[in-house]
Amino acid sequence: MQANSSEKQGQGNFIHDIIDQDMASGKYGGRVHTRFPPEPNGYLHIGHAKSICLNFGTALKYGGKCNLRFDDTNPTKEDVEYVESIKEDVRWLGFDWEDREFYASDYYEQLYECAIKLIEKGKAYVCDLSAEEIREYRGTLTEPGRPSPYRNRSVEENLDLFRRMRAGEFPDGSRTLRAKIDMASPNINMRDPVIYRISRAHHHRTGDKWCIYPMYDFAHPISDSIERITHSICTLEFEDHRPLYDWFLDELGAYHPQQIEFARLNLTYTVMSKRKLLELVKNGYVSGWDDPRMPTISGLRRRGYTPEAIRNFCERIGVAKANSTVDIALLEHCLREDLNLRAPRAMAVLRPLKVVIDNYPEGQVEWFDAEINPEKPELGTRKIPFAKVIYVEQDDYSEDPPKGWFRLAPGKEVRLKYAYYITCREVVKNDAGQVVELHCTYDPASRGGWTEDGRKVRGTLHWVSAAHAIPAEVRLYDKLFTVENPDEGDFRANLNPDSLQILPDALLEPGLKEAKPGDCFQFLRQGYFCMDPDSTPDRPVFNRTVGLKDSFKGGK
RNA sequence: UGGGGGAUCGUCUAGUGGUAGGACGACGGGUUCUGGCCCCGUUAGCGAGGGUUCGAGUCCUUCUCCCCCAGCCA
Repeated sequence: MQANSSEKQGQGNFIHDIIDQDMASGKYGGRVHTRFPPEPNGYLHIGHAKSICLNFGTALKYGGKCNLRFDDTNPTKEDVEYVESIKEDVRWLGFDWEDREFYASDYYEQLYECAIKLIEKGKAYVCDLSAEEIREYRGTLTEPGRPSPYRNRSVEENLDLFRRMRAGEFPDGSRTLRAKIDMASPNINMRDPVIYRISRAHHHRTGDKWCIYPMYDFAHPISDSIERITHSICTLEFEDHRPLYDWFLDELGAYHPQQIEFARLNLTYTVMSKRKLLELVKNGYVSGWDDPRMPTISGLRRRGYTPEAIRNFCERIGVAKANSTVDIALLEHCLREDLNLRAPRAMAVLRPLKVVIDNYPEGQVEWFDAEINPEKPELGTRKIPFAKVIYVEQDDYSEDPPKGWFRLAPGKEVRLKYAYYITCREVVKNDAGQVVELHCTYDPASRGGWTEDGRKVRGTLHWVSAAHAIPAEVRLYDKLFTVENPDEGDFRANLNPDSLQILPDALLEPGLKEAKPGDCFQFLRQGYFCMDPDSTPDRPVFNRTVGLKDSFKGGK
């Protein structure tokens, strides 16, 4: 499966406007080449999906290319585990980087040469200041910085020192290579930024070959340039790094892509920072990066989201420069829209209530036809067994029903989907006064679920045959946080204690025996569910992906 | 209080001097063997004040509010 440009195009956005102009002016010879540049230091989340869809989607739209490039310049935080998960997630989302899987670490030698060139031009110097001293010299937002005492070393000395930094002659953190720009710049990023640091960290790809590593601000523009990127799309916080991006490329006289910034995605009831997501995992608030409550791509996948739903969501939210927080209801809408068309229907009773149909012949079993998906009649039907003892949903019976109640209640007649009309005749309670069993009668003339007398039966219930049902565990998920913006204050205090509810005694229609982990279904009148990898042959586990919309406003 | 950005229905987003539109949400109705889907309708917005213009969300101006930046993180 591959995302393609025929997918419903939303309205344009300001980035495409810029590209249109560039195409018209021939700025890059009619070429569009983007890149998705994750740092392999965590799992991808829905916010990254926005960037992935933007970068790959833009390339697709203009018949260009999009590279996958790992921005791996900080070995202390990165790991192959993350590289693998990122590749899996991008692929799953439906995008193909073909043979263009790149790493900033592939360019370490070239980056080093660029640094040498800068030094030779007198535009970079080796600085012996400590981290704390550099901070002091940098000044503040309102006060200019002061030049480092090492700022005017000779080119020869800088060359010598930098080569010896690479050779490992100096301890970690003892020296840095800094760009020589302007310590009085109102833009703090231009106050002689560090471009190389000494760190004897083991790199997941280059091993121990290097003990100096380039900084993002230096590696990124050069990596973009090497890959002949045309439009380097990144998030808003890099806006005031752009002068630096441009400075490096100009000083190096290198091919010069243009950086364009857009607003990252925020979602209501969700935290999106890697740090917070990591904390949820590390502290056991969730079961892992792929916990179905997580906004990670792997979590959404396990929850039962589809790539199509996510892509469509990313298309609909648009791309702009204003900070915004998208209502999670829009994501859920896109999900239901997709699942409604693709999910086979099934009947499952989550909280079973036993029903005995007194006038139905003992031992008789009838197999009824049920639609696989009413949205796609061409898919045909499946068979479901009906018998004297069935289970219905506890919520579908009320002893004292509110106004407008269509479901079961004493003396009320309802339709069992695809089967018969039944009327509630008798209620059995336990010592605690709880309803444990219903006795009903059925109307043989309603076979298949309707009668010729035009009788109006508003309520239609899902059900399973007691003798044929498959026991299962169902996991109901709710929002992970109780407030729209969990980032206000301590996000851990906003965790929803009821975000996971386990239903151990659910019963499924027998056809679900064939289901495999990852398969998704619509459980009639309940929602969309997908089989979890925790399932075993004798105990299937289903995750509720998202509930159905419910417009019943039962009130007394 | 330096610099860089940003403000359009509740939310997201179009609009590039000529009737402020769409989507989600909410509300109401139709349809229905899923209180789903689908269909119809209602709701509701240009941050504020000046100015230019026949005409301003759009141009000018003053102001207000919000976000980002002082990692040897990205």
